[in-house]
Amino acid sequence: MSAVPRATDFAPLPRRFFARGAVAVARDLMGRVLVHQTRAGLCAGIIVEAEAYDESDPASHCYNGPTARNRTMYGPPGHLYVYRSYGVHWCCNVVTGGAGVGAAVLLRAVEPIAGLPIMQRRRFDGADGPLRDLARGPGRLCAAMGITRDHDGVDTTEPPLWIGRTPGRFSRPTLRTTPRIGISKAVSRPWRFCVAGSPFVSGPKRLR
DNA sequence: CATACGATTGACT
DNA sequence: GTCAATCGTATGA
Repeated sequence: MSAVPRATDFAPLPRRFFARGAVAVARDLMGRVLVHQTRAGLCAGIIVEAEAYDESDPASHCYNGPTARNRTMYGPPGHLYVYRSYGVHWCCNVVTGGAGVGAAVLLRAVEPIAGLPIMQRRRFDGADGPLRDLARGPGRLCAAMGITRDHDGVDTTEPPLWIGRTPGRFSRPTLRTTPRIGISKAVSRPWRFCVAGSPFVSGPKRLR
C-alpha cells in the first residue's frame, strides 16, 4: 500500500460474501475494511468488532417481523441498515443472507487507517481526541465515518460507501468470541466477534 | 393518544 | 461506579 491510501487500495467484497448466515459474515468481517469516499475525502478503518443478529433472535430488530424501521434488513445482502440509537446516535449494520431474510451484522468498531483528520473533525469538532476512541463503539463508528440515516439501504459492494479487502495479503486476525453488548434478551448468545487484544475494540476490557 | 424503552455515549461521583 | 440526554419505534388504551 502506498503511504497515502487510495480508494482503489480496497477492492469491494462481492455480494456473495454477505449472502450467508449473519454469524459467519460477522466472523469473516474481522480485518476487512470499511471505506467511505465523500467530498471531505477518503476515510477507512479496519473492522475489529461486530455482532450478528438474525430473525430467530429475540435481541434482533427483526424478531417480530418486518416494520418500517427494519425493512432494509429484509432486502438484498450487502446493503447497509442504519438505525437511530437512544434518540442520539446512528448505528450501522450490513445486511446478510438472502433477500427476504431479516438478518444483519452490527459494525461496532474500526481501527482508523485513512482520513484520520476528517474523522477527528467529525467526532471531536476539530479538537484533538484519543485516536483509540475515534471509532470505538457503534455510535462513534458512524460519527467518525460520516454514516447517517441517509445511508440506510445503500449498497456496500461499491463506492462511495463500501466494505473492501485489506491491501496486500490478508491474514486472518486472531478472533475473540463473546456475548453481545448492550442487549437485554438472548444475552448469552456468543454472537459478538472482535480482534483479540485490539485497543480499538469497544466494551469492557474483559471482553476484548 | 400515552407511554415505555432502547444493538449508546459522555459527563460526573 | 452512576446517570441524563433525546427521539423514533413499539405497544397498549
